[in-house]
Amino acid sequence: MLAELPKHNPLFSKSTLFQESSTSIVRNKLIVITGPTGSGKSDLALQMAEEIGCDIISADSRQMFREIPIGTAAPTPDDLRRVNHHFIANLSLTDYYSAAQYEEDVINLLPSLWEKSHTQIMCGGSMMYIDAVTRGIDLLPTISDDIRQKAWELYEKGGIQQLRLTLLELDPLYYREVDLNNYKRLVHAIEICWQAGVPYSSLRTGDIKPRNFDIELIAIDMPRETLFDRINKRVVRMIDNGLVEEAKAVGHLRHLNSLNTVGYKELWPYIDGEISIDEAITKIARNTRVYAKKQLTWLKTRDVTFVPQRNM
RNA sequence: GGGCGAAUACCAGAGUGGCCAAAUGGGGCAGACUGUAAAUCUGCUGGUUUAUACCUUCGGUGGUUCGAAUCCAUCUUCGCCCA
Repeated sequence: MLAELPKHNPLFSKSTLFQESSTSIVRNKLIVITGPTGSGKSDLALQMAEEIGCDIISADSRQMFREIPIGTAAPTPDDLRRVNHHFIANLSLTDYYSAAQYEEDVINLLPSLWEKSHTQIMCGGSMMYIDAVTRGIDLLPTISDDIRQKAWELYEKGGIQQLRLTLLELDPLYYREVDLNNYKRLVHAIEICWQAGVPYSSLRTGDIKPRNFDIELIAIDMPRETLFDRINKRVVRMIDNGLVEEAKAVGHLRHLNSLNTVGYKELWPYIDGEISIDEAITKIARNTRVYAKKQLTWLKTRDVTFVPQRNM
């Protein structure tokens, strides 16, 4: 279903796809533009969205936070004027959000977008968010604040060993599968067991949810060398654009997970006078490259079509 | 010219006779991933397609020793100190 890209994809021509598909019973389609950070997803999405006449559904877990547009390379006000975006600057750093919430929000949003165009574009590099929409996430209970806190305290007081013991008791099945060194997974599993009153493993299906629309994943093909070069340059540009000031403005929230983000976490030591700006820049660039690599790894097991980079 | 100190794998840096292919950290590479995911976690990182195995490594050379990254001599380079 991904093979015949060249002819009908607006990526390659101002095609007639839109007219064709709006005539009658054609299925709706979600084109997901993904790939590593810095590969030019956003530009491609803007062009395609303008050609198609659709919105852009952002799938970026950090561009959602309105306080940090520079470091997350969020769409500019100009971009936002060109095409209507969703899930950009819609949250505050202090808000709670999740991939499951994203799944729900997107699925609820889509019907109104289909009315405007039978092809919609999703664009972003948060792979888990993309999976949430394209494959679905198991229905799990929402964790209450006090259970969340209780689980966290379990870890803080008893360490990972305590988490292991607790999980072994609550869900021996999942205990055998999880990465016992990954405290986040352990905490989460325990939370769910407590909240649901049943073992987490009994709720895990791993099923891929059927969607009533077609999905096509595309990513921009780019030699890693080129990608890394773009990333390195982008970091410098971000600094020039005021990333340090942006970070300083939210520095008091640095303990939040939303700020456990490449581009900010490396800046705290600089802001605190512990390292030079050059060191910070080097680290940001490096961690961005590592992030890009992780995205590429994730994509290896997904059905993605790599398309050549478009000339801008 | 004289005195002292240092030279270890991609980098930094432990190791001062056998348990050393050599700690640890960084970097690099690879991977996992279903509710904060730009998060969190894992493996590999001298060579031999596998290895509880073999080979080649700890500035160079030559020694001592059953055995040396570790001891001795000497050379080279770097650093500091006295001239």
